[in-house]
Amino acid sequence: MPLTGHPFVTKISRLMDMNAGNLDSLEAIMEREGTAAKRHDLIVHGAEHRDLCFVRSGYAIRYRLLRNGKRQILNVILPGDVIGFPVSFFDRATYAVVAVSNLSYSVCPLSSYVRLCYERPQFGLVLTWLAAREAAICAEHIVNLGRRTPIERLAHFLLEIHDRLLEVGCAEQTRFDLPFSQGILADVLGLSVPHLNRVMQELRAERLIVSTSRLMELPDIAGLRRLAQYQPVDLALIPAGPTAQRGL
Amino acid sequence: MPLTGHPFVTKISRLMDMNAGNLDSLEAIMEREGTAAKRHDLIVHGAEHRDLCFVRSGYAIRYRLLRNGKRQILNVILPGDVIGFPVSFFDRATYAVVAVSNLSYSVCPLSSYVRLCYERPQFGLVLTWLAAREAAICAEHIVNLGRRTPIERLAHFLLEIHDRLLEVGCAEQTRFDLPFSQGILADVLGLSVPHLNRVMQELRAERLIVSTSRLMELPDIAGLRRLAQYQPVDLALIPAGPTAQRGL
DNA sequence: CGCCCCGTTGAAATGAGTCAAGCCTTGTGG
DNA sequence: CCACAAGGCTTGACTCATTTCAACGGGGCG
Repeated sequence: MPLTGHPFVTKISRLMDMNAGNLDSLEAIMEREGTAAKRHDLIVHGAEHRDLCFVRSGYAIRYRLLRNGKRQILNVILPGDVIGFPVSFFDRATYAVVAVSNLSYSVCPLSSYVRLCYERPQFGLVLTWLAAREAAICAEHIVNLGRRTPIERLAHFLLEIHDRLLEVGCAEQTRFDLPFSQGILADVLGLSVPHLNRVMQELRAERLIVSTSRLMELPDIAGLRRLAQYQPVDLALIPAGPTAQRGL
Repeated sequence: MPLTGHPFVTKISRLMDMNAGNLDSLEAIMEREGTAAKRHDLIVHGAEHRDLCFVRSGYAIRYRLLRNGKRQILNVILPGDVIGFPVSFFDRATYAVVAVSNLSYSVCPLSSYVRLCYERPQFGLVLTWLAAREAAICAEHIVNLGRRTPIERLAHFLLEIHDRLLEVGCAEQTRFDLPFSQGILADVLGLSVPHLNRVMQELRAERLIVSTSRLMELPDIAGLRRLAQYQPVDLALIPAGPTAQRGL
């Protein structure tokens, strides 16, 4: 299956020249296409995992379960994200991943990707750049959980998802598909379900969000940003290397 | 100044063969050595930054200030860490970095490192691997802030620092230098200073830590791990590439 | 010598979690 | 096609962990 239009390609096209040669090399290492149904476990905590899964469509969550039964969601996985990062870089998975909607993805073994990096170092750099982006998102979550009030947290999270979906062409200007139950949102934001519910009502009352089952609408993005102290992240470009001159 | 014994080299030696050739190439791109006094700002929020600073010795913190005056510390920077990650990959710094002890480091421009990645792709892969490690640490912080109790948070954080220092040979088996004020610890863990103080007293009362000003001793690491549900992270090795065969 | 930072303690206020119940929707199997 | 089950959403009352505010003491540094 061709990678044209794959959200991962959309994403890295901002960072490197995805010409025919590069696209072909990437396509060549893909081992197979896969799908997973809602609620299907993609990675189980403690298992070995050595594949990179490039999500075509659908949503998933990375999470950790604690002894006392509490769950913390580390990150949500959107189209264009790589499920194996950073799990595949460890001996054993340090957390779990489960699909929250039906999901489709392309798979390649980590070792193949690494081989590709030796041949075309740009792919290694792109991965580093994506990792930097990931780190920035992660940092925002830390600020969220540590020092923002619940209502700011929720606002910030919605803006983040919206921006990430826009980046891969999976959202409209003021609305997007949000198939997360309140249980999931609560576990992302470190809140209890009842409290999250009340906080959502506050946002609705302030006319900052309009939500109907799976559809989330943001009629006042500027207001939300002010509330959440949200600042969009702008990845810098990868400095040009010899590859560019060699025309690879 | 030679890089021999540099904690960053110690760290990446687990991941790649730091033979004379690789060591020399790395040394060649270093632009200068630097030092910073305690309390010196290394990166200011919103400024441009395009350098990688490889910390030789000393401690620093990455943090974010909110409108209401609250501060969240995103991560602490220890010997062997790279100050420019991920800040240098963005147009403008999304957070600030300040030294909390006297600090010494080696500097190279990001563009030089990228050039090195084109010549020797292993350096790019190492950066990706380190980013994966960073992401895992970040994920733990999220679990900490979102779902662990204050005493578990503190225990987890101390174990993390201890392990990270051990990795670069900067800690003893059961003790290490911890030059963080309670104000800093509180802002790492998302707590208020008075509460952090009481939580520390709890840990002391349980005989899980012994601390005198800057020295932190962990007499019962197994107990601490049990309390914090701490699991050490094991980075997998980078799959071998053609470079190995070419003997670079 | 005095100042400032840091650690410590106490008391009061409050935000958020827990528990519990009811309702609505969705999906499923008879 | 209907009935039931299960999951998700919403609400209320209660509890308590944590923050806030305030004050004091010690110690290092200028």
